[in-house]
Amino acid sequence: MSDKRAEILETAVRATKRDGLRKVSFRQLADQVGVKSSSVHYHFPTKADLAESMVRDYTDAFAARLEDIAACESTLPGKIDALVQVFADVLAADDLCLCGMMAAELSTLDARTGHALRQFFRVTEDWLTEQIDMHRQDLRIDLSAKDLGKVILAALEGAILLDRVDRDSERLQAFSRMARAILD
Amino acid sequence: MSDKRAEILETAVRATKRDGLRKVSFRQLADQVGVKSSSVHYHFPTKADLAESMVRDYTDAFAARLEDIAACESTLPGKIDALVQVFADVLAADDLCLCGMMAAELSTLDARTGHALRQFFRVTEDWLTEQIDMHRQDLRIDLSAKDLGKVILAALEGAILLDRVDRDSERLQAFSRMARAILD
DNA sequence: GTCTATATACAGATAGAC
DNA sequence: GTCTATCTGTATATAGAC
Repeated sequence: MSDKRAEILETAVRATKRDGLRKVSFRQLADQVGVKSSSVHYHFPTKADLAESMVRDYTDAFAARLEDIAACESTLPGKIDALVQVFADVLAADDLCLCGMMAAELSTLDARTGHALRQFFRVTEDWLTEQIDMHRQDLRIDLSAKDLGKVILAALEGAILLDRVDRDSERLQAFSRMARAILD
Repeated sequence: MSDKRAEILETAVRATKRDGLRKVSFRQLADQVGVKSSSVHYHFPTKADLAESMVRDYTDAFAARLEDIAACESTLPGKIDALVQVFADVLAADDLCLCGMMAAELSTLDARTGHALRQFFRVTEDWLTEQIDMHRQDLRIDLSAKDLGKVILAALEGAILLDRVDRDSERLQAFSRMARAILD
């Protein structure tokens, strides 16, 4: 992968996390990386190509971060706290999770990007389910690891979405306290 | 308020719940209600005017529905279930909550619409806090009513966002089971 | 790989007739 | 209140030179 291609991809992800894919244009990307829009089309023929590459790239990077967390943190509350911190960092930059943002834009996405999006959520939920199952005995609530994993990701995506409107992190913090009340 | 104005508003809300405000155009709205785009501009001079009216209208209707639920359901699990059903109905139509959708589009909203958006979330969270406080003794978890209200709304907004991508309601259902496990 | 130039479509918004 | 007509800006995408 050429340097320019990677630079365009990185720029597109950053812009989409803040403004959404619909507001990101080939012209704007071209200006930001210092080329013409036709050169962006050389690397990503259509916007659908760009969108799919963004989601796949983001998913790989996110999965790597999840593995880091699993390796560094030994307790379930520690792992959840670390995940909350990932979302808190995105929120502090006034951004959303790329895939949460694109989920809102679902009706304008092509089938391949939609599939890549589903994969992101599946991978993240599978990681959560695995971590929860590993610490089953610590749960203070009668709920399957799968259900709990789904609710945790939904709550985090919703919390960052709503918190950004308030330019605060009250909901992420409330989630953090709830997690501590349930897990430990 | 004239009939046409109300019809435009209703049409705009329906389209925005599915596609987002950015994809909704004055031309498209005009076609759908059978007038020309300049006539839509007569009722809503700018897109910001339209957006703010949509959020206020939606908030009023939603608040009325919350009051209905409070009046009809006597138990906290019953109230939460009824709220989940509201979101499930929106999801079944392949839509999102209007304000969840517009929260994703925050960076393209004017200040007044942003304020109206904050009001929607505040009103809904306040209702939840009130209902939870009313049934404090039923809680199986050590968490403030305010925190729990915030997490519940975040989880519902996130669940509908992610579930729509999968054309399923797995996360809303998982939330429902979690609520039952916590609330009794 | 990047450029100039362009085709085509659609966006928000407004002037002025009726 | 609604219309016709139009201004201005921007979008995705492509052809063909270098």
